[in-house]
Amino acid sequence: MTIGEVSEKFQMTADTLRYYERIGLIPPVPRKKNGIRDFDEQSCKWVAFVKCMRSAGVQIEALIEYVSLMQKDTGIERRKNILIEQRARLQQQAETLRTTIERLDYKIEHYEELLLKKH
Amino acid sequence: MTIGEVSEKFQMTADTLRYYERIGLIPPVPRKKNGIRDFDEQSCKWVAFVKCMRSAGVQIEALIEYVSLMQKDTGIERRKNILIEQRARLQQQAETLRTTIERLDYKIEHYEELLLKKH
DNA sequence: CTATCAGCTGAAGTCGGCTTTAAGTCAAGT
DNA sequence: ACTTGACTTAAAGCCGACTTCAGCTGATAG
Repeated sequence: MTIGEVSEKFQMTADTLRYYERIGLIPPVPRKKNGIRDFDEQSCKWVAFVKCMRSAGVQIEALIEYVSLMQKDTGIERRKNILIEQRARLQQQAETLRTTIERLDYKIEHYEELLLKKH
Repeated sequence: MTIGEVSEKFQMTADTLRYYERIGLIPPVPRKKNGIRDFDEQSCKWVAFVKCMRSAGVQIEALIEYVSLMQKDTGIERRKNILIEQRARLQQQAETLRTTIERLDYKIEHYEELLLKKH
């Protein structure tokens, strides 16, 4: 797949994909002889993974470390720990969201009553 | 309460509190004769509210608008809509978090198996 | 009396995460 | 031949949300 197709598929610009590869957020993408990126299954999976993680707010730094360990095919323990660490962060964030949404619910309800009475 | 006490209480710097007031993220804080901020119940509630919203990622812009409507004691309908809008954004984010955490769970499990076999 | 905390404005600095620009080259498809 | 879309690096630009600084004054506590 060309970078254009991948960018279409995942709804992100080609620039972003190149940027991700450049900073090591995804491993180097295989190329055709002419140097043009030829995303295979593997690369697409990485893109999907990174997109998912980033959308949830996982830090780029952590992902870069993870990806680099994957390439060196080393640090399984460390890799697992990175994932656990990030999961904990996301769980914390989910909890924060939960309480905030509750708070909003409460306030919205209040406005609903207010608007009913007004009439 | 002085700004120092409030900053202590909510674990945010005095600078940030002043910044919040300056940009209208919290309504003007009452002052003593000498001009020193004297946070009352009301002001503290605002701080708590904004802190909560911000920690969940509600945009400053939306909060500023909300706060300004509160002060003018107007736009109840609009106020409610702001809250509903932001709630929807947070719910979307919560959903994103949920799927990402699931994905991490899956990967972590995989590492666990791997580490077991290794031994 | 001095240290500490408070106040002010306004601007500059920082950081993360892109996004764009410059200034090209290269190759496949019509 | 021409268009399209790919490629390169390095640097600059942008945005949001703080954070800090500069350069003061003024009040309170020990």
